[in-house]
Amino acid sequence: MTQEERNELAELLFPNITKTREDYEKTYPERDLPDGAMVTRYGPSPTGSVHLGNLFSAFCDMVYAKQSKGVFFLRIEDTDQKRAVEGGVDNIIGVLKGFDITPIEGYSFGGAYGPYKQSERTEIYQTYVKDLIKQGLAYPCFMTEEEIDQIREEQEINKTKIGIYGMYAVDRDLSLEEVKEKLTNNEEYVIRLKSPGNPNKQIEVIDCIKGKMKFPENDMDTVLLKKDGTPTYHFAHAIDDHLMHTTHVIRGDEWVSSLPLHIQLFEILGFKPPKYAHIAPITIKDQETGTTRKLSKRKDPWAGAKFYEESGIPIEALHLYLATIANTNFEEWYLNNQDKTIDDFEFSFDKQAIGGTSFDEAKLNNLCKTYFSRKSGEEVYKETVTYTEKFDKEYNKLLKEHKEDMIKFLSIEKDGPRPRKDISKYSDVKEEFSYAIDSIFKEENYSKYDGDKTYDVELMKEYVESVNLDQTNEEWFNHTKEFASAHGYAASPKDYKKNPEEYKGHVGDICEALRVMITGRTKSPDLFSIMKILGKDRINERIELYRKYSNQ
RNA sequence: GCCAUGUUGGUGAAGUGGUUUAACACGCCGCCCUCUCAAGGCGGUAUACACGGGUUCGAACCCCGUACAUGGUACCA
Repeated sequence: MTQEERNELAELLFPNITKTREDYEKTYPERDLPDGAMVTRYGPSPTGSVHLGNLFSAFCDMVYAKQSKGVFFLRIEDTDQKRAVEGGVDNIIGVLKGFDITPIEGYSFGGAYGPYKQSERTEIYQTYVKDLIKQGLAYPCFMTEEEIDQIREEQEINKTKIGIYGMYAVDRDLSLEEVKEKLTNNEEYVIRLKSPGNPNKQIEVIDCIKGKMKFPENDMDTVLLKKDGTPTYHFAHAIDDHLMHTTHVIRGDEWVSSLPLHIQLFEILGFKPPKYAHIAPITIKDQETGTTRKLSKRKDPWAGAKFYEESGIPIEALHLYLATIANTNFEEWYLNNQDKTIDDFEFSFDKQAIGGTSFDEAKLNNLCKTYFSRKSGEEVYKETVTYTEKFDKEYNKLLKEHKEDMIKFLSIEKDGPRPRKDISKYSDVKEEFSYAIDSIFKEENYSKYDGDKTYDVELMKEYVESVNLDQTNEEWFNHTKEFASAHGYAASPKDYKKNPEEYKGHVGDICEALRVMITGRTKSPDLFSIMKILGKDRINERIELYRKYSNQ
């Protein structure tokens, strides 16, 4: 085709496109940002639910933009209508906000580089395609699905690369007359790239995370515009990230294999390519098969973003976890800098894992416990109230009614240098502190304690009578020892171990009996602290409850 | 099939040619502390560099091959 013919073809295909590339280049000028500022973006498709991997990717986007004083924006990639779910976009935005991973620009956040929804940018994409057609770098392709399938079969038999390229790209050199004829026959078409690549040549790409990578040049005539005139991901990526001036494309590494295409696209469009950072997927070892696979929402509860919200895992703890898998040196840094926060850490791409990052539930759990242990009882109370407001209304009511007590219970052994690590999520509070609220402490609590011992109610009644709750912890324990000796128990476990036949037991057994009757469990935070909060009347009520339970 | 990337103890991982007899964290075990548990302190644990060649005075690190895993190979993203 001659230049005139190409111009005619472009007009024929896109008569309604009147703007030019230059118009858009002017509309979206270079951003005015400090040196080294990164512009990152999170580009979800509106499928509704959000995966941990999505969260991780968005977290990285945010962190790198933030620390370089750049921009983190949100772009909705909804070029495939089939994937769209009603309310999906709102859900994504809600989840991002809920997890405190918030873009500062983009769809629903405003900004000068919009629209930030790809379905609203069709005209832009078509303008650039029209230009490509004029340059002879793109062409309409009329192949049907059946024809393409046939080619694939042929390629499979010949064991060659599968796809539309070179000799298989039959519509590549259609004459203007042929195109016109097909058009008048109302044949459907897509716009394909007329790839100038030579697969025998290698290109070298430097990925910020993966380092140097070599690929053959792209020679696939990839679809740029689908039958309905909307762009494919690849084309939209090139146009959008150029016009929005993205400096760093941080995305999942399922994209590395299309890198040659993307680089080529930027080249023929005359754009400066962004830097790429391909992050490893979050994987897990499958219990059944023993193989490593991506986290799956069906099999792994941790995969969905909802899980964290519903089970009450603190956002900050999740951020900590995402930070530890984002940069391999974060964990150690955080351990050595207990007074610092994530914002003080300098993230860098070369500390980012190259291979798949395995999801480590135990580590998350530990992080959560550490998080809670550093919070005061009052803070834990407040956050738990907020959590239960949404997920456990009944308990929420009780928490509010017993505010003072709850805060006291949650504060036990919190002030020292070694705070307790009882809970790892908000939903643990109810069970872990079941003894705190009388109305939900029932006989059943005792059956949860599955020891086979029965404790002496009368002895405990006598003991409680003798206790002075105004004493200090030390005074109390001394008293308990005396009480133990007076009733045939050893004052210390060591004495008991030496001569077990001389005693009924030791002071620990007294405490155990008391602990079980009061809390319904054999383990608890400091017993005397609990007793002080409860007071003698309530302690006696518990003992009576235990009497009923144990038929004494 | 083709293309790409990855493979370090039970788990997550540090490590980019020579103080590596391979960190650290989680887990597990033991001891100490101790009324229980948690926490904390101390110690231990695992015969960990996928395999085979090569380059080098020297390789977990560089090159080649094999195996396995993952991803892509869509008018999905």
